[in-house]
Amino acid sequence: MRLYVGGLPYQTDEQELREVFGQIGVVTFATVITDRDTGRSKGFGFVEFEDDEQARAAIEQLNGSTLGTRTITVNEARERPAGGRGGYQDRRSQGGYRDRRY
DNA sequence: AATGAGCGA
Repeated sequence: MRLYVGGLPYQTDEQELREVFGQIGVVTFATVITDRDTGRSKGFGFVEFEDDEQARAAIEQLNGSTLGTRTITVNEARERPAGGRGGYQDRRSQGGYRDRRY
């Protein structure tokens, strides 16, 4: 289950995400979104847990917590829209996203 | 160098 992690300090990197979320469960994937041109962090990222309940536990425990100076936001990541230039991770059935629109 | 809600090259 992927988690959206927002409100990160601009200095935070995926390594730190792994540390923090790794305290809750097994992190199978973590990334901090950086601006492709400037390389600066956009202040948010994604984390995936090997187990859904760990992810939920992470949401409860880490959402609203503070990382450094900022208060971070943690909740279930949205599904990336299919189609488009391809090159995305496989969108597996995560149930409940069928008609999500935004 | 700086920015501050956001859902990703």
